[in-house]
Amino acid sequence: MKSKALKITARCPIRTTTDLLSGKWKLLILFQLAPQSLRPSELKRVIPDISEKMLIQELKTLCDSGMVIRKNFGEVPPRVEYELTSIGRKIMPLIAEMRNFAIEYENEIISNTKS
Amino acid sequence: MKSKALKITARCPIRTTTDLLSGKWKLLILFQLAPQSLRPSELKRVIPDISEKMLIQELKTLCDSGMVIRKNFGEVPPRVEYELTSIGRKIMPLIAEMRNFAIEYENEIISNTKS
DNA sequence: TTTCATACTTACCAAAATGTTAGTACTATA
DNA sequence: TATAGTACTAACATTTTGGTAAGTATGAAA
Repeated sequence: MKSKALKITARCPIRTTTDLLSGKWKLLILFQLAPQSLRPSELKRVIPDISEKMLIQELKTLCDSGMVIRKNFGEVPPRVEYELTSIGRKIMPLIAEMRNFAIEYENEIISNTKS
Repeated sequence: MKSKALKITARCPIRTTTDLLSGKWKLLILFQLAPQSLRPSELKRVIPDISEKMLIQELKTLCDSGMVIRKNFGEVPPRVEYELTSIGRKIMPLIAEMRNFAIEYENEIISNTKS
């Protein structure tokens, strides 16, 4: 039991990814942006329980980490759109796995409840 | 833009999974338990920066959610072991995806830094 | 007999995450 | 002229999370 190589200390991929996606909202936002770019007001509509502050705050950190781009149309009243970048699009397999796991988990729970 | 079916409100797979795995430590613990069952003291050794309280607390919630089993050997001084359940083992593809994403993300960052 | 190790529990505290409310500037619409 | 919509920002409050430090019971080793 001296698995030195497996020791988790500083930079490990699990932490890199959780740092990028942590919090209540980032994955939901990314998921909504996958099929098409959306304006903040449209995102608010499809994620009704997010507060405006959190929406904009999380969009900003997603921009900062390179997952999303903000497109400003320079119009008035203001019009902007948020769009996934190429790396942003690369969390989709991860989301697919999360969905997959959720389904397996719920099946397991149901079959345990029955017995 | 009336994607009613995609609206995220109550129970959605992304939330199911993040709820189960949320927090700083759960994924790291599950990852360490994948190759073999471990005693708390061994887990502490491979995840040095976790506090004892968090380790035990998270092990308990992982047990409660059915991801992990606690085996008590009934010895004194106390000896217990934590082991993944069958659903617990099913987060491994998810962790693999996280690792995969982390690598792609870091590559992207490097290539953007160079240009 | 003091110390160590085990697997915990408890009380308390600090920091981080999230939420609430109000306000900005501008225009279009009622 | 009042109201609503847009994309924000800022101040503040609350909730959640994580960390520290101490204590418990037991027996074995020094």
